[in-house]
Amino acid sequence: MARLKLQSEEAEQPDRWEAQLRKGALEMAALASLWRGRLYGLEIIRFLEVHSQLVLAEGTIYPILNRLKAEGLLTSEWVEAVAGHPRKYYSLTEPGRQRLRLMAEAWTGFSGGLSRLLEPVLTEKEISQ
Amino acid sequence: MARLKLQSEEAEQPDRWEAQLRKGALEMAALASLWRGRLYGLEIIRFLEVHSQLVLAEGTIYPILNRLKAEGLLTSEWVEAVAGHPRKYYSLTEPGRQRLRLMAEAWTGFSGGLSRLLEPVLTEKEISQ
DNA sequence: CACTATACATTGCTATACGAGGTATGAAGC
DNA sequence: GCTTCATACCTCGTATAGCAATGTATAGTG
Repeated sequence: MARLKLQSEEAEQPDRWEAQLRKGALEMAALASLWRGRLYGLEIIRFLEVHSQLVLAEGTIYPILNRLKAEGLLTSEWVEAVAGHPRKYYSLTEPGRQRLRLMAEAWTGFSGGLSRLLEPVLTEKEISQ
Repeated sequence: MARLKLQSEEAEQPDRWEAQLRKGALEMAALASLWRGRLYGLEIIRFLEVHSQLVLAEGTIYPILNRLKAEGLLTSEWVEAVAGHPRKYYSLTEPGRQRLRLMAEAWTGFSGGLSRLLEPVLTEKEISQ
């Protein structure tokens, strides 16, 4: 089974809004994780955990991968593992690469806008403008 | 009335994923818009449109403001306008300021992680590590 | 033959953005 | 004094999406 974490001890609202920040960015992150080459499901989760700040559950990544695959942005292939359960490796298609480039640009703009907005908060000064 | 925009002419999927990027960040943006002083509903929309890249509908901002108010992060007061409809001005409370600082820090971390992830895409090189 | 680890998959719940439509106030035109 | 228009606030319904929980399959270990 795995996955238990804090079920309902107390932590419940504390990081509610923080979770919202990640919403929507995960598709892009999933695509980005495949930029340098193919990875399988759980490997993508670990990759994102190491290379960014994203910790996603299995119930999150698989629907995303299926969605992206349905859109033709990536392909998958079963590969026999040396040991254990066979793995389903995902790779970016050319449309996938192209889309990711667009997303990355949009992200830059979006991120820049928000950062500008938050600058005075982080520096405790007046709005930049 | 107002508000008509493209109802269903054709544009419908084109920027579907782009919209997702904004999800969850809007609460933070709303709080941030009030950092330097009080603003009323529609004014917040205009403020965000100018100072960031966010264009939100009225049906989006009012529920957010009510939510934040219910959490005690901001207060509101009706103010008679010199002309026209009275305005409901929103102001950050101290807890609101504190929360916004936390959010801004979380945003910095989150944003940094994603940017690192997207760097190779934007520069068309290998993953930075 | 349990037991455990790894990996993929699905269902159900909840939160959220937002389009569409509505109400209230007051100013300007006729 | 109506009608019209502009400004401002509010709310319902829907679609989407993350994710906890749960299940199944494969194969190595004692």
